[in-house]
Amino acid sequence: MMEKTEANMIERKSLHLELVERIRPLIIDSQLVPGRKVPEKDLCERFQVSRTPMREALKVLASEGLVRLEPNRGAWVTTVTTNEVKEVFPILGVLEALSGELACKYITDAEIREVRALHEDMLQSYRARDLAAYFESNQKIHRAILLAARNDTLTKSCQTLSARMQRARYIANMSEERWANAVSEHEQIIKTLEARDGQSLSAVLVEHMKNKQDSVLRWLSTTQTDQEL
Amino acid sequence: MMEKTEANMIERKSLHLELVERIRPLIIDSQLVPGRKVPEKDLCERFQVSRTPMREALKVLASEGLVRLEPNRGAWVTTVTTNEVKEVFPILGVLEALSGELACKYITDAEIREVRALHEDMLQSYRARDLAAYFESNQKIHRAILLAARNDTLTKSCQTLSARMQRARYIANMSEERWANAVSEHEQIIKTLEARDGQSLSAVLVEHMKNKQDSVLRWLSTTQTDQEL
DNA sequence: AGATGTAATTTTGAATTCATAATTAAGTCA
DNA sequence: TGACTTAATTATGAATTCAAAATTACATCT
Repeated sequence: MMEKTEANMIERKSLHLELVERIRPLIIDSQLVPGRKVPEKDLCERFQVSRTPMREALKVLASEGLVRLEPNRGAWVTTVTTNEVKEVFPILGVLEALSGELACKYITDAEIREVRALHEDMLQSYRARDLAAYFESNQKIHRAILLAARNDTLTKSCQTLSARMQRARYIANMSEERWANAVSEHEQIIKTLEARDGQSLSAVLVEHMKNKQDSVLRWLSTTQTDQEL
Repeated sequence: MMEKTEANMIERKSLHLELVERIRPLIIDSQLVPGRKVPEKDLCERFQVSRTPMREALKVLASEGLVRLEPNRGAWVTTVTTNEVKEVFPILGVLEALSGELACKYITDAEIREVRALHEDMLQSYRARDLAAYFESNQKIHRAILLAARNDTLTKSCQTLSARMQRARYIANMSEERWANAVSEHEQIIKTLEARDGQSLSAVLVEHMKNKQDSVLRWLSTTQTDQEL
């Protein structure tokens, strides 16, 4: 019997979208180096596609802010600048606040338990000082809350903006103090979520984001002198 | 003497971006009809370009949610569905709230006077029952506040989401009562802005957006039975 | 007529080609 | 040596081409 649910629909992707989804993570974890040229030819060879769909993909990535197109000079991987950080984090703050508010309304008890489990995983990683694992659980928690908000547009907006801030190197530079604080903020997040206290969760998420911004800005100031964009 | 300010920089646009910016308004004011196929060939002839840059442009417009690409079946102008309205307006609410907050911080006295002037224009149009002119002033006010927030990313995010909600027909269907209320909300907006009361402005903008959502939903329910995304 | 199958046509997706712009390399002269 | 030209090379942008898919038109059969 043929069901008509979305889950059963045959999903066919266009080549350019496939490329967008393959190249985006390369940018997010800095395999494509910020500030450097996007090696169009190499990528075409790597993925065995012609330049047409690759260039279409780059145009989409440009509209997401992950690459910058310079007319007649090609595509460049964008860098994270202090200015951009100051612009994007406050936006992410209010968007996550909204997601928290909505999540408290719509999240199921089962989902809350899942988030709690992710939280415990995260604590585990924190105690083991396993930054990569910590970061992954962290991401999953934020994503779970976002999904619980039942708003695909919100999910997409957050993820697009997050991607720009999420160049991998950052996490490797979180101070021990900031890390401890982040964990305690997450305690608040899980508590207010379990209490379904949307107001408080919003407030915690905004504060959490503000601290994250400061942490990133601190790191940026110690490493590089903004080069471009 | 050659200055290096951004204002003086020669702006060269790629063809696909030019097309994005030309086609976007066609979608926003429904010259390209929601739910119908994007006439790729016609548009190519109209703008005298080949299919390559046109198709690049459509990919970008798809990532903005203005068209939907169906593999092997081409591009379709998206329709505004109740589900989408319920998703997007709350996001716009918090984003505009943020813009109000920031605007109160950064707006200059001269800019406030400009917004006041736009507000007076808008009242003028309201009294004359000139919906088109009213709508234009209205847009300009929201845009002025957004610009005063000094956050390009925020501006872009708002405009992208607004575009999806702004199919022209809507405005033609605002009730007299809703219109009156919208005007009085705008009185509050200009007052709180002049007082630089970020908190209050935020609140008013959220409320304003909520009412706008209801108005659009009411209109949607009277006209069409949702066909498709 | 209505359903089903097949051929012709059109549209789409993506590779290829080609003109132009940018970059690099080589040459010239102070 | 180093600044400035000019030529060769490469990369980019966009038109064109071509294969595959979808749509339409037509024919056949019940």
